Amino acid sequence: MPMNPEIRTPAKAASDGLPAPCPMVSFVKLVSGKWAIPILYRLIIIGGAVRFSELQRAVAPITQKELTRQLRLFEQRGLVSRRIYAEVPPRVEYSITELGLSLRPTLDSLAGWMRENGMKLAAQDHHD
Amino acid sequence: MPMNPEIRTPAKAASDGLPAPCPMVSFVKLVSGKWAIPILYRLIIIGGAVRFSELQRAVAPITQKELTRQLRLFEQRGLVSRRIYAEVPPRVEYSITELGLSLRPTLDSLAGWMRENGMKLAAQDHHD
DNA sequence: CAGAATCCCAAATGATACTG
DNA sequence: CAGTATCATTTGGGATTCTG
Repeated sequence: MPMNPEIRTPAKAASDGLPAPCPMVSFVKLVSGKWAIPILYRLIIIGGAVRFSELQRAVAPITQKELTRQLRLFEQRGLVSRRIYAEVPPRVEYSITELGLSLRPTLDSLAGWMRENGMKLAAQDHHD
Repeated sequence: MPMNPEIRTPAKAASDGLPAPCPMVSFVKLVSGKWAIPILYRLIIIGGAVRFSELQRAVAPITQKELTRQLRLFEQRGLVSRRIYAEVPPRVEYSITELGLSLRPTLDSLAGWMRENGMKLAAQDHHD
């Protein structure tokens, strides 16, 4: 039998030194944030390289700051790669990495649950 | 081939009236929040009814306010049920619903990706 | 063009005290 | 026990301006 996916709360994990957070929590942290999924998924769909401004239009109306910040985070985590061309005007292209691409089935599975069960969820959101 | 899971940015979705957000975004919103997964998953593991204070100890160090708020949200969405006993001292028990339970495979899948690929992720978090 | 730097506001969360 | 109420702090994110 599959071992129990031990849950680890952000709690200090008192006795041992390491935080060793719950994988699910880590995952959610990875893809939370208002624009994380839209950016990531757009890059996954595109597959190849996209320029910064193209991407910004694609996931509009994101601000430049947020797009930059989120791309940097993904880059740090190895989900997205960044290619700078020494040209003028400057040109920077982003693309999904293999690691990033490996997220697709999982993301599709999330979406799958939502499509199957989303309508059963009451009080979705009352954003205004 | 499977049809493309159309992405819907929070953008106005100009032409049609409805927001019809991307399912993945909806999903993430559902389980984001610092304590959402710890609470939900603990309830899933327990399976049966738990008292408020037990649950609080289980997902410590959550504050009372946060636990209450998150439980209310889950209850509104039909993922968790709340049972009040007219006793003194008061007793309230929470348990996962069938709908909530149906999340388990998906959550396990998230955790699965994380376990398989988590170590490949650089710069996890530098929370301090 | 692709950003960095600032300023600002709203939402999320924590701490603490109080109550039926 | 199981909350509610209030206050304070932190974080997320948008708007705007500046620059190589």
